[in-house]
Formats: sequence, C-alpha cells, structure tokens
Amino acid sequence: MDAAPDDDVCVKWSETLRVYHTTSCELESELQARHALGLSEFEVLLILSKCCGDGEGKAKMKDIEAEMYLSQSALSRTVTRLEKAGLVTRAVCDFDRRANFLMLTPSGRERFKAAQPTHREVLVKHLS
Amino acid sequence: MDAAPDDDVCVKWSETLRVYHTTSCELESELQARHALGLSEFEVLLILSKCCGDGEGKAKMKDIEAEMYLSQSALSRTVTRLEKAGLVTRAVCDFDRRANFLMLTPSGRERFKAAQPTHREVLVKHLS
DNA sequence: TGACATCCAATGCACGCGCATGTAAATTCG
DNA sequence: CGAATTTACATGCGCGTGCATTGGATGTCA
Repeated sequence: MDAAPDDDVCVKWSETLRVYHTTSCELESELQARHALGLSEFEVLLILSKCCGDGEGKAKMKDIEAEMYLSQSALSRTVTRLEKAGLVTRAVCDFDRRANFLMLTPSGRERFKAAQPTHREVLVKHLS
Repeated sequence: MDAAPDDDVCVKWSETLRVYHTTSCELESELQARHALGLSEFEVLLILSKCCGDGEGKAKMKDIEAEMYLSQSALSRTVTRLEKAGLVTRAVCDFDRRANFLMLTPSGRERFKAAQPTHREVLVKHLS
C-alpha cells in the first residue's frame, strides 16, 4: 500500500490542507453572508435534520457530539447560540435528566432548508 | 467527471473533514508534547528550512504567507512566538525596508530537525 | 442503603485566529 | 518634486475553540 514512501504523505497532506482550508473558508463566509450561520451551527442543523426524518428533529447532545469534530464545550456553546437565535430548543430527557434533547424549531428547519443549497453549491465547486 | 451528483461531494467532504481533524489534532498535540511547537509554528519552520537549502533559511514574510493558510496577522504573531523562543530572527530587508527576512537560528534548525520525524510519523499513520 | 465512581452538560479561562486599523516605506502619477 | 495610492508588517479587538473544572444526575457495589 505504501510503495512510494515518505514524500507521498507530505504531498497528500498539503493537498488535504488546501482543500480543507479553501472549502471551509468559503463555506463559512457564504453561510454567514447569506444565512447568518456559522459552519458549526450549520453542521448541527444538518445533523438534526437528517438524524430524525422530517417531522421531528430530535437528538441527544452526546450523539451530535459523536458525529462532529467539535469538543463538548464548543458544542454546548454552539447550541446556546442556535437557541438564542430561535433555531433550536433544548429539552431535558425524562429518562436521564443529565441528558438534553435538541429539537429543531420550525424556524430552524426553514433556515436549514434555505442554507443547504448554499452548502452544496460550495462543496460542488471545490470537490467535483 | 461528476456522473453521480450531489451526495458524492457530501461523502467526499465528510471524509476530508475526518482526515483533516484527526490528523491536525494529533499533529498539534504530538508536536506540542514532544517539541513544544504548535502546528503553525512547525509549518513556518518547515517552509524556512526547505525554502533555502541547508546553510541559510531565509524567506520574506510575504512569501511564507503565500505558502500557508494563515492570515497576515496570524503569521506575524506566530513569527513573534518563534522569535521569543529563539528559533527564528527577523531582519529588515535592505532593498525594501518595509519587508522582513526571516532566518532560522541554529537552535531553530535543530528543533525543526528533531520535530520533523514526529511530523512524518503522524502523517504516515493517518494518510498511508 | 450509603459511599464512590461515572456520566452529562455548563462555565471560567487562556489561546490562536481573522478583521479592521495604524504606521512606516515604497510606488505612481500629475 | 509632491500628493495620493499601494504595500508590508504590527496591533487592538472580538470571537470560537479546547482544556480543566464544577454541579448535578445516574450507576455500582458492598
């Protein structure tokens, strides 16, 4: 698998850096400019919206954390921002009152639907 | 080129996210733990050391900036940290006194040589 | 049941980043 | 030449992040 040795991984890494930075940078600015969403915030909405079909959109914080590359504290604050913006609501889990459920509000679902094309558009532009 | 459409880019993107985050995260912590270097700092040393053969290691700030995914201000502060650590020296360019040269100190070259295997090791682990 | 370990989420804190601005040097052009 | 523009770098500022800690709920085991 690794016939050609060390330099290969360096090239691969610098290519990964290039793709990651250019793409995430444009995602960030386009989502912010067109939909007032940070990338982390969008990603939370994305998980919520696909995690639970159409009607609902519930998920536990821990489950979301597991699907994102974001620390527990950062996720907590991201959710706080989303909550303040009225896009998401926290609800305590009845069976385990340590845990929180997260739910999309109608406004949150709307915002996400509006933003998703922008997201796709940028991805297609950089990864096609 | 793009026979299978939208979902493809999403998969590709999430794969890029995974590789980028796991790799850069481990690079950061290994370089910090073993060599007291942040990833940005290492990357500056890397550019300096390959930019100019063995004996010297000079480069203009602007040229370094162009090779990194880092803002001008972030680079400026990164270099300040490297300078404080004694790994790098700033020198004013005689022909354009706005510009700075950057030079590896012997200590800087040493630190870089010590750190490079760690860097390679992590890359190989994640990208092979 | 009671003491201890574990788990979830929030928060204090420090840090690195990008944006906007400031300062000084160089370049352009009337 | 002299004023306006542009370029290089540093710095003030706000923000999002990770680490460490805290507080509260749950689980475990004797």
